[in-house]
Formats: sequence, structure tokens, C-alpha cells
Amino acid sequence: MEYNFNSIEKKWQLHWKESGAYKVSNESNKPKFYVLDMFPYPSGAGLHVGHPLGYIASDIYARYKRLKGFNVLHPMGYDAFGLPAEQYAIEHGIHPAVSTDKNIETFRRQLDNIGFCYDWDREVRTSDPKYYRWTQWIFLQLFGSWFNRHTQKAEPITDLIKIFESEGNIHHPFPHSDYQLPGTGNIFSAADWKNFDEATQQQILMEYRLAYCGYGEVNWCEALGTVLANDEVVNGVSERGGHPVVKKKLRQWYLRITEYADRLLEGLQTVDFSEAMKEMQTNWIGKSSGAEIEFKIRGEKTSANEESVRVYTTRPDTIMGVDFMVIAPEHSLVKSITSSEQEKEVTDYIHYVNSRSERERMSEKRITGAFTGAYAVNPFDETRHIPIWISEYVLAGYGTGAIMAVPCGDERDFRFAKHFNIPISNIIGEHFNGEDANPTKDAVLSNSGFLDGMPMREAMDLVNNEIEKRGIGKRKVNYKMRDAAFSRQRYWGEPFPIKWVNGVAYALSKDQLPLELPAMDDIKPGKDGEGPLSNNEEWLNSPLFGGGQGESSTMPGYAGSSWYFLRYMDPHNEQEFAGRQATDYWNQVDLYIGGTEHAVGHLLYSRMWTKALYDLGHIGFDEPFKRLVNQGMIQGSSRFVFRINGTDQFVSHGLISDDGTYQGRILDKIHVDVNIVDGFELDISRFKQWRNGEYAQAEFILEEDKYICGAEVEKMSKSKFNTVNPDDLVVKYGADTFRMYEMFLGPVEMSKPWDTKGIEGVHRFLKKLWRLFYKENTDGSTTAIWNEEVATPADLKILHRAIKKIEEDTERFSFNTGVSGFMILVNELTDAKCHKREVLEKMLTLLAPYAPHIAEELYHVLGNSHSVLDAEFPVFEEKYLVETSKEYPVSINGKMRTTMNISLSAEQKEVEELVLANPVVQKWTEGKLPKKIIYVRNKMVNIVV
RNA sequence: GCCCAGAUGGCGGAAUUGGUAGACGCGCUAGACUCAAAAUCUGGUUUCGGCAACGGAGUGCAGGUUCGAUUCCUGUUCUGGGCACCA
Repeated sequence: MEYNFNSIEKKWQLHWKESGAYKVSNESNKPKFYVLDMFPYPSGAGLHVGHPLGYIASDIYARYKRLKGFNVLHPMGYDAFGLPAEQYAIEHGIHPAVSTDKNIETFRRQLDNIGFCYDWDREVRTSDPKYYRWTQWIFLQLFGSWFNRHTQKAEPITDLIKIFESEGNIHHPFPHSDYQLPGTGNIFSAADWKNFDEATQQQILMEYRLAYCGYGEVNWCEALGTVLANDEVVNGVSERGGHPVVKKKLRQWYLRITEYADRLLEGLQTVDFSEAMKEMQTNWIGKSSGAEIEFKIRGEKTSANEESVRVYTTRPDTIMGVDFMVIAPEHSLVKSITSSEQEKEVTDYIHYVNSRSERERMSEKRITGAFTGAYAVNPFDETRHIPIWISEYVLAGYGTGAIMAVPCGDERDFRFAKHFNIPISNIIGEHFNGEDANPTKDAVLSNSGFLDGMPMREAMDLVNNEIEKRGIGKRKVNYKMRDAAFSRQRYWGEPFPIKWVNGVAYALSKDQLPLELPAMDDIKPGKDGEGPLSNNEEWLNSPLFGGGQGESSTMPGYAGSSWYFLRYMDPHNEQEFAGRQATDYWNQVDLYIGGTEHAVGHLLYSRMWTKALYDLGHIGFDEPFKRLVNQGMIQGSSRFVFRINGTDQFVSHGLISDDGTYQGRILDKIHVDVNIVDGFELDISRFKQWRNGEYAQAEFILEEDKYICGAEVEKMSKSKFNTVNPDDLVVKYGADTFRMYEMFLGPVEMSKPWDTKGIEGVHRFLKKLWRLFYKENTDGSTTAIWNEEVATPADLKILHRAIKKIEEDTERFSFNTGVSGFMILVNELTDAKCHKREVLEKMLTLLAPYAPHIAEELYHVLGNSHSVLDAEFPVFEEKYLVETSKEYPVSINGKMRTTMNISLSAEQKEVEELVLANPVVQKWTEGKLPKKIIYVRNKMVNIVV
């Protein structure tokens, strides 16, 4: 029989499907293991070779764990709501549901080709009402709860109402400290609460809900007609498409993720994520601790003298080094403190700041500002009057929107002082050289009045205590992270299960879910930045909302993906998002594989949702992912042809001058499909047919009769013509070869450019493996050559060395060296002419996770009637590797000079005698007695002369 | 600018705790089989000197610790990734 991989793979894929080989039960006495891939967004472009990298790795691991006796959950689904489908619908008039279904079909066919062991009965699609019913339900849990800062957990909002009824909000001030009740302050009593009307009460509750609706500045992208999350904006333009993004005030839904900041940080210590990933999340949360301090103001206006300004600083110890103050241009004090003399300058400056787009502000960091004419008084030295400036480098949204500037210790303050010629005082002695600011914490303070001679770290506590004692400030922790915007002015997303009645948002009841997305033919945006649903009067006013109105925005892309790993545990449950029994059994995801691009988006949101569901008692764990592995990106290796501008002549790469021209003529650099280039050499006839003959008239200026293309490593994308379709490789080499080759390319975590060249080597290996079972005769027929002979110690040594290596490599996710292990094994068995069933069968079990199809086929060839999927992973036995003696490297002064066969049981003394008797050693030591003989058992012998 | 990761043959990459650097594969090359090709097999392949045995150098660069360093330490260059006025 020949190695006809195409028919073998088809046969077993069908067989596994029909026999339900991958069906996983929630009831098992085996230990559980949950292996999860980040589910894909089914884009229209289909899969390229980069996508399956992580899927193959997780598939190998899942299969390996199954062989090791675990009940393995390994599901797959689709993140099916999203912008591209909607954009496509607007451009082509095809409903997102239709194009999404079509794309999913393509994805599924491509995935099936590769032979994954997913339990497709558990498939989820976030756009399916049966699924998003529960997304809506979880949203209502968030809407219906608040974060109790004393218990540090989410609790039902009904509990908060009880608290308000009995004591007002004295112990639970508004989460956003700048919130003011209409007309009053921000503290109310139980009596106040009872007197508030319904609308006010609801407005107050909205300030506490974990999912809340408010007005806020959002990142508005006109071109996409949508609001973007902070992490979807890069350098002031949208991550997707690069369109400009501006700040706009809109009514938005938010998740109060900031309340979970501390728990999200603490949780990182309990999970196995890469240090880089933990750091990214830590930086994103951006916790800093310091103090808020109040400075009195002295200004020209009498009103100014009654004001004070509150600053946030992480360095209260430097308070005596404050040379000026800066407040954000948007700060509410600006108006009341500016002196008449400075009025024009300040107004002009504010005007200038407003004229600068977010993008300009970020890209060109100019040192700008204006003096307000007012001064602040240092609370610890009332003789010091500190000028107050405004500048765009102080952000209104962080801390108090005002800072105390200490130029000798802070780089930005230093540059500002230099630029505006503000005198700089030095409080850190020799640590400050007058050239650069020095943010050290290890200096001893000088020039600091009552703090003189005190180390900075001590001064920090002292100042903190002092300001609290005097009531002019308090210790304060701040976070960079903002609440997450949770609505999109878009159609293709989950509708909010909310009804608006007299301006108040109420939850729909559980039995009204799912609130289905109404079918709409025209999904163009509504007026004033409202979503397409705002055009659908009929739906907005439908009886579903009981006389109220529906919500016209929809949930963002990350809503459905924040909890999908829970649905897989119990995908068909109609009563709950997932039964408690199921979530208790499967518990955390043991291994999660996906790209780093979700570091601060999806991974933070899903961690928060998990924590909230845990707090409310719906699940029994508060971190979703126990271990996270980030697969690297497979980059494309692009190819270029060079056309002389304005002609049809193409110049080979080697003929181009260093200045990028050809004989002084300008060249157009054009991406060419990598599939019509062999290495670097262009297939000219295929190039002429390419793109329906667009280049049929091309003429070529060749080097050595070849057209050589330019090359560059870029992101893999259709538009760069550098994508390689896995389907083609599967047809040509088979799924097993493809799987093993993707792993062989290098460590899973590493990014690397795709190169199809080496795939032949892996394919040869599988053919060689096949020849351990079948011999090819000269007439083309094959003969089975595997036999029932008893394995020799030498055979078993080969086998068990491989078991040890492959088991270890698989366990530690080193699949590239794992594949090497197989190659060595097959090479050694071939050399040893070992065709013994006893050995081969174990080898196939080892191989099954990596190359399941060929393993299954040959496993049956050996006469097994059950599937290799249900075999047991071979047990490594040390005894086969035990040696009595070993070739030791012998080095002299650290240099390897010879080898010697030494018994493993030999003692230091015996080894020394043996070594000294060795002629090579005698030659190198020139007969002298060595100073020392170092013998490391199992490793080496070194002689020091 | 700040933080993190990395740098090993012509190429992808091995080397698990400091112990024979370059496993495995690609490519190249010589040979076997063949009329020929493909496929397959065998040998060679870090580099320098040498017919060879053998010897010298060698893991981005400069130092250090050690009998011994790709591995540990200090400095430095480059590459990739993340963050970027967060006080």
C-alpha cells in the first residue's frame, strides 16, 4: 500500500465525524482539561497559513492530554458580530447575517481540512440569538449590580437601594468623585433618598451600576461611523483603516471596569501568563499611588483668593521643590483665577489647544503653555508664591487635572521650566546637575525647609501624614485605565435589553430575552451619530418595550467574546448561560492560546466579566484563564517586481542601482503574488496571465536570463499578495505534513516569516515513516514489512529515548523540537532495520497528536480495531536507557582533548587513575601531575594542569 | 523617551540545572541506482591552515567571574514588540 495521504485523511476525517470521536461529555470520572483557542472573526478572506498556527498547537496539546487520560474540552466557535460584515453590507447590499454565514462555511471547510479534534456540537456563534440571549442576560447582571468598595465585590443593586434607604450614601460615595447631584452636593441622607423622585433615584443608581449609561467624551470615527475603544485608537487614528478619530460627547454605555482595577492586578499573580503579557496589562491599568494636596491661591481677583487648587502627585516628598504649577487648559479654575493682564494670552492659548486635533497633540509634543497671572501658596512655606500656568501637557482626565511641578525631579517639568525661563530650585543636591531632571528616590533632601537632611522615602510618609493631619490633602491611588465604552452606533451587534421610559433606562425581564436584532434592509447610520436602529421607528416603539423605547445603539465586538468560554461548557442550555454543574466541572480554561493583540482588550474584559459573575455567585472561579500562551504571528514574505515608471518594462532586482532607480529612471515597486514566484525567481509566463492578463504586455530586463524579485517581510494580507492558502498545501502534501511543518518552523510563541521551502523535508519524513511499514518494490507494488519480532534492548533504547524527548517537548510546548524527535526516531529505526510491531505501535501513539491521520491509518494496519485516539500514551521507562558505562569527554584546562569510556559506577579515585593512564592525557599534561581532576558524573572530566 | 524580549552556519532553528556549540530540517555538494529524469539511498557541509592525522579561531561587540560561559555579571550596538505627555 502506498502513502496516499489525500484518501487516508479524507477517510479518517469522515470516520471520526461519523463515529462522534470528538464528542466530549460533561460526565466523566477522568480528570478534566480545558484547551481553548481564541475563536476567530470569520472574515471574508478565509484562512491563511498564519491562522492555524495556534490551532495546531492547541490541537496537539488537546490530543496529547486525551492520550494521557484526561477528559479534554476543546471547542471552537465564531466571533461573528463585527464591523467588517456591516461595512460589507453597506457597500454590497448583502445582509451581515448572510455574509457571515457564508464566511463561517468557508472557515469551517478550511478548518476541517487540517483535521482538528474540535467537538463541533459545542460550536458557538456570538451572533446567534440563542447565544446572545445570554450575552444580554449577563449585561443585565452588570446593569443590576454595583461595586461595593468595602467588600471589593459586585453586589446586587437592590442591596444598595436598601443601604440608601437606611443611611443614604454616606458610606458609599459616588464612584466618580466629580459627580454632583443636581442642585446639591454629592452626599445624601436616607431622608433625602426617600424624597427624591423616581427619575432622580434612577439617575443616582446609574452612577453606581457596573454597566451604566452616561454622557462622555468618546473616540468618534466619522469614517467608520462608530465609537472606538481606547485600544482601537492608535496615534489618533483608527486601528482599522487608519481614519481620523476625534473626541465627541455622546450618550454611551460603559462598563465600570475601573472598580476592578485592583482585583485585575492581583489576579495576575494567580495566573500563568507570560511576563510580557502581565506587564502590558499592568501598564494599561496604570496604578500609581501618591497624594492629593491642596494649595491656596493668591491672585489679583478677590474671588481667586478664596479658591484653592488640588493637585495629584506621586512625589509628595518633593513638595519643597515646587517651582510652578500647571493646570489643564480645560480646568474649571482657569476662568476664575486668570488675571486681567493675562486674560488675552490665556484665551488665545485655550483657543490654540482647541484647534489642535488629538492626533497633532500626540504626534508633535511641543512645549506650550500660558501663565494665568495667579499664584499658589506652598502650604509648608507660605512665603513661597508659586506661579500657576496652564498647559496641554497636563491632562484634564487624570488625577485632579492639576500638578505641582518640580523641575529638578521631573523631565517634563524641567523642559517646561527651561522653555519659559522659570527659575529651578534644587532639592536633591549633587543628584541634580542642572542639565537634566533626575527622578531619583534615593536622594537626601536639601533646600527643603523642615525636610532638610531627610531621605526622600522617609519624607514621603512624613508629608503624607502631615497633609492628612492638617486636612489639606490625602493619600490617593490613581489608575490610567478608564471605564470601558460599551456601546456602538452600529447595527451588527447585540441589542441592549433595555427600555427607556421618561429618560430612565430599565432592564427588560429575563423572559423577554433574547431581544432579537430586527431585520433591516437598509442599515445606514442614523442622525447625529445615532446607530442604524434609530431609523427603525417601528422597532424602537414596539410593544416589547412596554410603552417605552428601545435602545438604538448596540453592544461592541468584545461583548460576546467576554464570556464565550463559559458557553462551550454547556452550549445548549436554555435555562441558563451555563449550568453551575457544568461550570464547576470544567472550571478554568487550563490552556488558552491566542495572539498578543488582545492583551488589553478581550483579555481584560473577559477577566472582568468572570470576576463579576463570580461575585454574583453564578460561577465558582474568578480568573477565566489559568495558563495563556501567545502564539507568534506568521508574517508574509512579500515579493516585488519593478516597473519603469510609465512603461511596461520590468527590471530584475539585481540591476537596480543603490538609489532605487534603473539608469536614473524611476521604478514602481509592485507587489506580486508569492505563489507565482519560485524563491526569488519570477515565473514570467504565469505573471503575464496574472490578474486576468493585466501584465500580458510586460517586457523584462533580465539578469542571467532570470527575473529576480525584490523581497520584504510584511504582515500577511491579501492586498500584499503574500498569503499562502493552507488548502493548497493540504492538497499537495496532506494535513499531517502541514500540521507538522507549521510546528517545525520554530517555537510557537515566536513570530516568523512563512517559507514554504522546508515543507518537503517534513513530507519526506512521513514517507520515510511509512516505509517502516511498507517496502516499495521495483514494479511499483508494496509489501508489508512490519513484523512480530521481539524488540531488542537496542530497539527499546531508541524508542524510550524518543518517548522521553517527545513527552517532555510536548509538555513544555516545544513542538518544533518535538517534531525533530520524531525525525530522529524514524531515522534510527530505519538504520536499525527495526520493523517490529511492538515498537511501531508505540511510535504511532506518540505520533497521534501531531499527525493523527497517518497514525490512525497505520495503527489499524497493525491490526488494531479501536482508534489510536483511545490508545494510551506510551509510558517512559528509565530502565531501557540505563547504561553501565559511558563515553566521557575529557578536557584539559577546559579544552576538549579526548573521550574515554568510564563505568558509571566509578568513584572519583578510580576515574583519576584511569585518566592519568590515558596516553592522550599524558601527552597533553606532558607527564606532569595535574593540579586537579574534576569529574562530573554523567557529564565530563576536566583536568587542570 | 520608557519598559520587555531577542541576536548562534548560506537559511529556519537545537543545546532542560554553567560541562563535546551547531541537534533536526532546508539549501548546497559529491556519489549510488537510471539511457535519462523524478523518487530513494550514502557521504560531505561553521570557518581558517593542512593531502590527511590534526591544529587555530568561533554563539552581535568589549570586558569580568569560573578549571570550564551560547548559558551567569557589567557595559555597549542592533533588531523586534509594547507603552507613550498618566504628574
